[in-house]
Amino acid sequence: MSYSPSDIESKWQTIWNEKGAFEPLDDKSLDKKYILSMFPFPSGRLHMGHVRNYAIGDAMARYYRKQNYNVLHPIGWDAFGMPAENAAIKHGRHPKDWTYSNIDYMRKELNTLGLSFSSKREFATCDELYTKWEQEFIIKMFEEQLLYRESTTVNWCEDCHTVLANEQVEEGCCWRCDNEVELKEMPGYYLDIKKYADELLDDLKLLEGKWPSQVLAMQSNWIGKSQGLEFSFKFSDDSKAKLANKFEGFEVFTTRPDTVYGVTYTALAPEHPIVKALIKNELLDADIAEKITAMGNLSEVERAKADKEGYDLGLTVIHPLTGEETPVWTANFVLASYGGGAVMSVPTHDERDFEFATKYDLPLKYVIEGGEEGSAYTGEGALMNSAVFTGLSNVEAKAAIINHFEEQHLGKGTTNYKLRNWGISRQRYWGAPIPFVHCDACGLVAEKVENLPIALPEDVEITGEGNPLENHPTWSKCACPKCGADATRETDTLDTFVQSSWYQFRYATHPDKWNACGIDKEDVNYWLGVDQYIGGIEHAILHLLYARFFTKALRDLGFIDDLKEPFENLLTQGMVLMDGAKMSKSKGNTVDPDALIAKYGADTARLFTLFAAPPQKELEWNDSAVEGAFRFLKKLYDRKSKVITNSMPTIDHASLDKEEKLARAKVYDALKKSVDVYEKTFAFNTLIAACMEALNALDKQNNEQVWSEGLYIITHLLEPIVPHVCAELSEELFASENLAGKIELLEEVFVQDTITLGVAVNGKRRAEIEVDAGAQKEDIIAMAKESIAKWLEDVTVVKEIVVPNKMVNIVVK
RNA sequence: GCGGAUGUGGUGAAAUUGGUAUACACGCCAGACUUAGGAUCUGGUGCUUCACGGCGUGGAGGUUCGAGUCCUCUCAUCCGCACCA
Repeated sequence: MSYSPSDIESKWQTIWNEKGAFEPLDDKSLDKKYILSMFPFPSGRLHMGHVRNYAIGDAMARYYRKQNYNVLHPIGWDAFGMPAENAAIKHGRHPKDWTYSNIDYMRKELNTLGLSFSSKREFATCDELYTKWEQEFIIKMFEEQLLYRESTTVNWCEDCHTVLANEQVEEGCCWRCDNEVELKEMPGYYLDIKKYADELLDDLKLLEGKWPSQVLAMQSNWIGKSQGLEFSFKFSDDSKAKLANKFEGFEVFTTRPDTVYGVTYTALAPEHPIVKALIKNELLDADIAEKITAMGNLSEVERAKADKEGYDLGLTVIHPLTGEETPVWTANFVLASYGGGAVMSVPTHDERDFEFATKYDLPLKYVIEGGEEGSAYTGEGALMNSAVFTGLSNVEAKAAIINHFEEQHLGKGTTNYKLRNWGISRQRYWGAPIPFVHCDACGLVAEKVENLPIALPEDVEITGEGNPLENHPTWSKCACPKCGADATRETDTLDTFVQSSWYQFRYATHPDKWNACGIDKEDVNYWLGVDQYIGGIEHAILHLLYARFFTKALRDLGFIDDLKEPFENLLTQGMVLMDGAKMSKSKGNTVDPDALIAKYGADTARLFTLFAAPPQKELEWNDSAVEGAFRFLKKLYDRKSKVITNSMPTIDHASLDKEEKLARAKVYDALKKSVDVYEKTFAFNTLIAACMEALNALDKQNNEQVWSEGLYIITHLLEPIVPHVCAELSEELFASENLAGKIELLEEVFVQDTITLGVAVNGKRRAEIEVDAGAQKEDIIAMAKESIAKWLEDVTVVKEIVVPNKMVNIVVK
């Protein structure tokens, strides 16, 4: 019978499902592997990116299962989020209904791929049982002051009608819909991720060599730690009076305390309270006040693009060291959200300050040697014009000046981070409700844990206008958990990244315990860290930083025991491209996995995605190459007619002819390679190539035993990649015996009678010789010389190098 | 600007880590079987030259008997961050 993937695949999928073949065992004494591919958003259909992601993870899971590891390989659904609501607006379907029916469809799609997921551990993050425990964590975080509510300027996406975290703003636009983000002042809930900034940064070291260096670098830059000096400028008496004695001065942060003697002005962000006070009390010209307000209202992108702009505020401050009076400006490039929104300006040693000072004709004072007049010098050098510090190298001066500030109680050495706290409020319906209550008497009160989950109301109308939770007639009305008075429920819901920050612990928790607890410590102790995490590079910052933070926070809250990092090893898979561009519906360059499977079968889809490129690289789609993958499987299946024994034969290697020996060597080459590929490099493309070579070599001989052994090993090696066809062949030919445990490597097959050596003259390959395996060096050299006689005329041989089993190099003059 | 990568045939990509560059596959060319084939099989295929040969891993140097691999410089492309004081 010829290769019929649809028959084979449905047969095996049924067998696996009936057996529950992929459930992890409860025995914690077993060696374990936790293989996790990032869970999908249930958008409705799988795309090729999913196929690739899950083919990679499945190959690893099946490999380790075969090595007798206890393998946890779960799948679930990242099920909250905006698309469900958009679908509701567009098609009038309830988000819950839409989400769960998408999940049902996609679960079937995953099943047709033959992925070895544990089905008992599957959940959707919109399950109320998941929400329940998440709300408990949120309340605990509030109690431990890790979560707070605050009104600040936030990123607002008008299209999505919601607030975005800083990480979710890409080039000033919404990460999801690409709409330009506006700034808006509103209250919201924040997680104090900055409390963990140092730990998040330091622990990146633990991941070196295990995570892609690019991801580590991105996280490190995002945290953006910098050390410097914080000190305050006091207003002159005149200025203080002008501000009605409401302000003494303001704090600045600098990483260049060594240039403090070069300060010729200071600059405040347009949103700085002092600037606001000046405007409010009409202490600035009306037109200037208007321009400053306009500067402050620009979005971050617009501001980044704008030329430097600023205005003299008519105030002066006293330099803490020199006593000089310097002017205070406001400038559009000073960020309100960093370092207190105020800077000391040293135009001679900072490019930005220089540009600004040049534009507004502000004075320059050089304090570090080495620069040229008329430009900013940011390099190293000795200090000048810096009182007692003159002459010190600027590197030494940094410490000395910080020291001086501290001794005089004028300021202190301090650390700043670019990282900002994580805003988790979303003004949406389809999310986990934030479990707090607003009470007139008690203020903000956490819901009682026994009342959890605070579930979403189902009788809502999704129109896209406003927040359905707010519009609901009764849902937000409740009793204050503390005093019992009438109170109002919070209508914001949690950012969906909260759900994906702890799902790795939920999978690890035995499903029998899911009602009793959110996370089971012992289960987590056994299964975590995730031995291999696989997902897209697009989550390099957002998800991976949040999940790392959550791990540390849950540990400190006592929900898990000491665990530093959730994801021990990370593989970031490349994108799937078509004609050099990312596959997307809008470009119309997608390949539908269902159609692909219908035409060629899941094994071909899996084989192609793993063969065409190493997993870390981008994968260029190629229909002909898919055809090629199919041809290989067909050929493999067809060769079952060559097998006569029904188990691993014992072969007398010495009695074989050359082609038979070569075939065996190729088969065992592939076996040898497989360990490295499955455990270290994940270069499945090279393992598949090695199996193709082995099959090609088998085709060149006709020894039945060699054929049996060859297919025994090849189907063993390829089973994690193309499980259905290998299961079928293994069952038919070897009673599936070759799919359990390891196959021993036989070194004898690598021993050859004769060896082909390249012969080079001065490193340049000129000929090839075949020598006996045990040939003496002198004989080899003699043969080599003979083979290249024509290059040896009229020259002197100065050196003869024999590289065992490889080549001979004759050096001549 | 800062940070991280990547440059190898017509294409996707290999190279046991300093030892015969281009494995494997796609494509292409030729042939076989065919009434026919976008099916299957066999052979060929880095560039250049009639040939001997010459040249070849982005480019230029260097180390070495020997470099895709190590070192220095340089160019190009991709990704991330981006006025963070």
